[in-house]
Amino acid sequence: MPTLTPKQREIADREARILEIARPMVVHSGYHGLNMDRIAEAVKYSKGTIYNHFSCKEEIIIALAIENAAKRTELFQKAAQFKGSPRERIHAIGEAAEQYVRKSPDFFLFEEIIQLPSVREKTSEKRQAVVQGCEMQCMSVVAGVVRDAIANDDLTLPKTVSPEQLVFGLWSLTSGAYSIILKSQSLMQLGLDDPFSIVRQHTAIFLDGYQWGPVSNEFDMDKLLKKIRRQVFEK
Amino acid sequence: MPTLTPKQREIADREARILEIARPMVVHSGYHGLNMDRIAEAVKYSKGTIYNHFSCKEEIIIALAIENAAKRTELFQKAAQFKGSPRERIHAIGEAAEQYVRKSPDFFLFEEIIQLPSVREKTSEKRQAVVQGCEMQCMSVVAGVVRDAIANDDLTLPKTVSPEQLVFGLWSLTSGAYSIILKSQSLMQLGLDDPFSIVRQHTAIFLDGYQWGPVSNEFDMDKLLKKIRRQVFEK
DNA sequence: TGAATTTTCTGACGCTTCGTCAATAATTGA
DNA sequence: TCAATTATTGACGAAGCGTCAGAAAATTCA
Repeated sequence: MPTLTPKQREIADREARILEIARPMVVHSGYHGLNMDRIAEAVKYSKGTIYNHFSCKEEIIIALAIENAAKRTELFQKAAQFKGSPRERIHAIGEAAEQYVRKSPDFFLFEEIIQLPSVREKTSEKRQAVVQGCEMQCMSVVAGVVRDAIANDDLTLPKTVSPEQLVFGLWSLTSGAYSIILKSQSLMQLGLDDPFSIVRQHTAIFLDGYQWGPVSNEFDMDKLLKKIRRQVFEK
Repeated sequence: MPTLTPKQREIADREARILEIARPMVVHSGYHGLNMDRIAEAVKYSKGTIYNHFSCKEEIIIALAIENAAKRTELFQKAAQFKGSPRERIHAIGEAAEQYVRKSPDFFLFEEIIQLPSVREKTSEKRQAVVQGCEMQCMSVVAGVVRDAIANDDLTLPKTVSPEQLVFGLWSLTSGAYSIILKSQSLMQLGLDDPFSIVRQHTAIFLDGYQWGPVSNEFDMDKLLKKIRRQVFEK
């Protein structure tokens, strides 16, 4: 029964507000920027009430990480449904990853924090499992497209490489690039003015390295990109 | 004049000891695991003395990050001197990066922390410049090898791609992979038993994508790796 | 409706930690 | 040797975390 009493509504709303208030604190100063007293003040409830929602700071942080991860997973799944060849679908997922990181550049920060031993020790296993579940779903969505490509004869993997391993490569390349872009803009300026377009290019080069057809120079990347944006990211 | 009075010696030694004691604290619990009182207790000097060395926690963390970055830069430079073709030298640098991250898996954690706005605000510009200098040196070492390859005709870059941009790709691919390996071992276990060898393979595939000769199947990677390890990383 | 029970809320409190600074001790140099 | 400089100390104020006994509000039930 999804009908809530007014009180239950209030509680649910408040939880959302707590997270909303907490997010920028973490973005600015990491774990130690999250201030329970200031949250209490901002939501206009006492600290004890905040602790009724989240048993410690760490739980707030992992809840925020889950918000991020869930949104990202959703985008990936949507992108994988792009109507086109497997290679095109990979590029659609790449576009999802890019859109996502542009919108939520704090993604990696939260991931980093929740992996700290001291944080893991204090977060519930339930929430940890949710985070891992999102990661696994992303992985398997992409691996599914790889398998489609193999079935299609667009791609033949070397005997030593599994679909998951190829995904690991794509994942490294893109998430590594985004981390660098977000962390050292200064460095980026030296010669890399549109870093995201370089990431797209490198994704294509990587797939070319695997000889995943149709190879880069056999299709028009710009046109594909526009189509992806129209089909997947507008409504 | 590098001769130091006994007192100056003592002070320099103490600074090293402070960092040694601080490092595992950060590794375990990030910024907030660093405890000035515990450091004071461990080095057997008062807290005030610790603050004569470092004006705040943040300065200790960035000093640790600098220790890391300097060691890494040194390894890169050494590896770039490998006697062989440019492509082989890239693989030598890749090996340096791998060795380094295996030995100091905390590298990325420190990088992440020192990039937080709240931390940057409190660290000296001097130390920030040192960190950036190390990064730039690593970048330019690798870019130098790329230029050698171009001069050699082993590599022809597409018109839209600069040497730095290619380096950015290699850097993304490897550092992204290492981050993933370190952060989600659990996930890695599903199908990826020797992740570092996959990273090496992906580096090769990426270079193949750029048609950087000699291409993967024209040389024996295992043999090269052994040679690199013998020549660069043993003494 | 109103009393009894359960749930929710509160904020002062104990505890930990940061960074300071006046007082003290050690070192240096003439 | 002793004055000047430099280094060290630790108690202290301020800030933040998480707790819990008691107050308030919501819910149940007669």
